Order: sequence, then structure tokens, then C-alpha cells
Amino acid sequence: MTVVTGTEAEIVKRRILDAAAEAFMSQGFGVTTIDDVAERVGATKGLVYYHFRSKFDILLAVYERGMSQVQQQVGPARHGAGSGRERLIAMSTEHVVNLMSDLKYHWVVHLGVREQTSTALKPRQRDALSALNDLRRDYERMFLAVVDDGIADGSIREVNAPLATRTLLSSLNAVDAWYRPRPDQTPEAIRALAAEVVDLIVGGLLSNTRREGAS
Amino acid sequence: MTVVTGTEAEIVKRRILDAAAEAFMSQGFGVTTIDDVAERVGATKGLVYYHFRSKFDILLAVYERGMSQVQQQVGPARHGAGSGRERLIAMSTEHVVNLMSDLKYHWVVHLGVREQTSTALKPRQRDALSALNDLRRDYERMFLAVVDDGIADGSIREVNAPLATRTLLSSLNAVDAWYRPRPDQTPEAIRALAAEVVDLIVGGLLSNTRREGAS
DNA sequence: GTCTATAGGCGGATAGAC
DNA sequence: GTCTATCCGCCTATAGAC
Repeated sequence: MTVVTGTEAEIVKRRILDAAAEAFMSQGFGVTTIDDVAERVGATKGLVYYHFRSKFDILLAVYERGMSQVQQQVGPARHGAGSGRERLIAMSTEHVVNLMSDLKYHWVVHLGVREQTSTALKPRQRDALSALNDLRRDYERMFLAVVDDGIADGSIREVNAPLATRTLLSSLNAVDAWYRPRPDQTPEAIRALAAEVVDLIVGGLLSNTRREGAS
Repeated sequence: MTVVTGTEAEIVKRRILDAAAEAFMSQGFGVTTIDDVAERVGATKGLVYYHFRSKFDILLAVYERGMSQVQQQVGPARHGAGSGRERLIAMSTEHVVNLMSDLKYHWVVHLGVREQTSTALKPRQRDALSALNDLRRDYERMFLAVVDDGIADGSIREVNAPLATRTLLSSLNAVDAWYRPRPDQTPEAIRALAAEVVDLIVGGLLSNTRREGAS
């Protein structure tokens, strides 16, 4: 049923989204113009408005793609075999790998949309936005469930789980404040760095923390 | 907490800064108009432009005030008596208390300025911005020095100190992604919440982390 | 499909009234 | 000092050529 709709149109749309996400990340949504986006694509406004109805619709499309990517990459790690702690670390690592691999989309998901509730939205846009926000809430609940698992099985210490989950996720997301990709960086190097960062965030800094040989 | 010194003009300027920081945080710098700011102050554009030369100068002034506040609040904790770990926790707690108490200024310091390197800056503005960025670097170095101290005295585990410091600071800053002040919240309640969050970030989540009775 | 041209409006900044 | 009025440029969005 899913005919391979890798049509010309979709390829162009994707290039526009990439360019837009990049511009939003480097300058902010508000100050980015459609001309900026078109220039990055190597085309003019006309092309952009042929494929998207408005600037805000582009933002929504970037948000949608970003959420879909991270969900696909992190979701499977939820149902691994290990303790809550091990699954939480696996999910967190996938999350950060995704962030690093897809930085500009992540940035929009993380920050870009919050800014925009001010503009009067059309009903179509409002619905799309609230659907995406629901996805995001579900995503956070997935982490909360695993934190709860870990507390229950003793692999995570007895913390305020909702607060700890919010803190964890915001800390993971905050990696986008300083990480910038390097052209020569292999996927393995990205994964190693992500694992190191997750170890710092989940494992903490204190000297009497044991990270090996749980139980 | 600031004593009510200052001329009429400074009081007005301060009210404009408060309004601007609030608007920048809730909508983003790019989409905030001077009319938005003026409306929050209960005045019109004319007032704002009498006290500030441009929208970007307002952003710089917010940034400056934010940096000055956090430096004042956190700086003293650097030279406490305890181990590196204890001083790091003290500094981190003050940082988060400041964030929670002065959320809108913190938000601008954290995110608002990065967006704006695109607009052509006047030399005066470029100098002011780079001076503020230097302050920020110094602030981060202060944390790095204490992390080094902690590793040296054995109270912090042997991590990659620059990476750990960046991760720590970005995690602390990320609290602004979810924390929102409540009208009835006392300073003591804020401090308690900040301490809990810092314990989660510095102490980690794992069950075999010991946070009491170090050394 | 993608471009050029342009409409239409908004917003930063200024001038001058009070 | 603060407001009103206005200029001017830029940017979203659309119309229509090719």
C-alpha cells in the first residue's frame, strides 16, 4: 500500500526542511526569513511557497520529522531485557546519539516551537501542533515508566521520579547547547561521546559512585 | 532584593528590562516587538526608545544584568572551605536558585543572545557583546577549576573535566526548560527544590550512589 | 514546478507635539 | 519624559510569467 513515494516533490520538500531547520537553529525562527531558507536551498521563495503554505507550516513539518526520528531510534530500547537502570541508559544513549546525528531537527523540537504560540494559529495548525505536543508528552512518559521500573527493581535510587525524569530529559536535551558536529566524526565516535555524556548525566560526578557491577 | 536606590530613569529602565526579558522568554527575541514590550510596561514605544537606542541594546542590557546577578550570587560559594565536591554542589545550588528566582533574565543569558549574531552589529554593540561573552567564559572556567579541585582531592570521580563541566552547566541551565515560578513559593521552598535538582544532576540516579558521608 | 514581480502589512526607528 | 504620528524598509504571501 505504501507506494514508494520518494517522489521528486518529497525530495525537494526534504531539502527545504533541512535548510529551514539549519536556519532556525543558527538564527532563531523569528528572524529567519523565507529568503534565507530559499537561499540555502539554492532557489527562490517561489519554490518554498509552492511546497509549503506558510513559514509556520515549515516549522511544524520540522518538528514532526524530528519527533518521528527520535521516537523511532529510542523506542525499541525501551523493551530491552535489562534492569530499569540499563534500559534507561540505553534509551538515554540513543536519545543523545539521535540529537548529535540530527542536531538541527532536535534543536527545533527542543526549543523552536515553544516560541510560537503567540501568533494566531489557524485551526489546522493548532491541531497539528497539539498532536505533536501529545507525542512529546508520550515520549516523556516512556522515560518516566522506565525510571519507575528502575526504582522498583532497585537499580535506580529512590528519587522523586517525575522530577528526576524531567531533570534527566532536560539534561540530555541540553547537550545541543554545546555539541557541534565535526565533519570527520564517525558514527562510532558519536556513539562513544554520547555514552560518555550519558554516563556523566545518569551516573553523576561524585567519587563514590559505582557504575560497574550493579546489583 | 536590590535596595531601591536609583533615579527615576533607572527605575523606568529596570521596568522596561523586566518587561522585555519576560517577552523574550515567552515569545523569543525575534518575534517580540517593541510594542509588545511597551504594552507590558503600560506605555508606548516612545518611552522605550527614549531609554534605549534599539531593540538589540535592550537584549544586551538584559544579558548584562543577568550575568551580573548570577556572578554575584554564585561567586562567593567558590571560596568555601569544603572539598571540591562540596563547593561544586554549593555553587550549583546557588546557580539554580538564581535561575529560579530570576528566570527571565537567566533565560536570555542562556539562549537569547546566541540567536542574534546574524544582524549586522554596530561596533559599540559588538564590543559589549564580546565583553559579556568573556564574562560568561570566565564563569564557566570558575566551575571547571572547582571540578579540577574535586578530582584532585578525590571527592569527584576521575572524569574528563572540561566535558563534565560543560555537561554539568548545561544541565543546570536546562532547568529553565521546565521550571516555572509559583506565586506562593517561598525562598526556602525554591532553595529546597534547587538542592533536590542539584542532587539529581551532580549525584546521578544510580542506586549505588552514596551521597552522604563522603571522604 | 520554479521563477519574477509585487501586494500588503507590520515593525523598528525617528520627529515633533505636549 | 512620554506620547502621537509617520517614515521607510523588510518580509510574508500571492499572482502570474515561463
